[in-house]
Amino acid sequence: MPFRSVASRELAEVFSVLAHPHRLRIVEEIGAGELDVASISELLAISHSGASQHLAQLRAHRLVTERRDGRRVFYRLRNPDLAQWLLAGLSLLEADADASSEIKSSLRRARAAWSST
Amino acid sequence: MPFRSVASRELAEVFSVLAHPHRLRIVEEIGAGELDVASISELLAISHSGASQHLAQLRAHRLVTERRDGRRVFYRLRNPDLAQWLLAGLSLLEADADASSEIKSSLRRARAAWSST
DNA sequence: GTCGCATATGCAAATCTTTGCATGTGTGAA
DNA sequence: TTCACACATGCAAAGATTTGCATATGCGAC
Repeated sequence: MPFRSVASRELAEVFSVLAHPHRLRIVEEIGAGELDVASISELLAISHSGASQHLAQLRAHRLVTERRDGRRVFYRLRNPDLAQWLLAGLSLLEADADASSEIKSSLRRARAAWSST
Repeated sequence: MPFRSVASRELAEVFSVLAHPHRLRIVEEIGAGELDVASISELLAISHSGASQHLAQLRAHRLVTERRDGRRVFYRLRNPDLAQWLLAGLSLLEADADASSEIKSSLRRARAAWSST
């Protein structure tokens, strides 16, 4: 298999994992520090089962690592640079968005909030 | 809708578009300069129709722009920084891959090839 | 008419969400 | 300590939605 195909296939796989609002949000939130499953499901307003399944996907692709403490499991980024890279992606989006858009202001505020690492 | 949800939803949508090996490859290839549909389908070894459908998605999400010349249509990145950002993503992947992996060497070679803009 | 490209249709496959249950851990009472 | 129960999480299955791909058709440029 040509190396270009391998590279795009590998990168696309990671994009697939991140191509979900909840998983993306999880990555951003734990970028600032580890969180347990209950905190995550509460933050995103989703069921713990849902949070657990999204975390399972992030785990399967080695994007996060877990630390058990009693009956709670804390998750954090395996590579903290991932959060930085996502913020750069937000900047790109922000640059392309319509100037007067509601979305653009949300992007700006989210980037500011998640930058405070 | 909270700004954090809006931001993650918007970013996830872009990730969805990029979460396909062919579309990702298209973005990398036209990052170095505009290409027409025939060249793209030949480069990726896919049908014209397939290339056109993937390009339609990239167009719908404003990642690329088109320029018509006679009966050919040339595509290029709306924001050249996108290619740079993807290369940074490749670097992240490369850092996390197993040192002796065949994949890691493909990532390195692809990054080198696509960096020569 | 031919060529280059776009788009509609239909089908197979992957994905998301919800639900229910299993496992393992802490806690308090007897 | 042992027992019973609540809690945190993981896992699997079912149904609904989405996505990718191939085929066919349309449409403007030559």
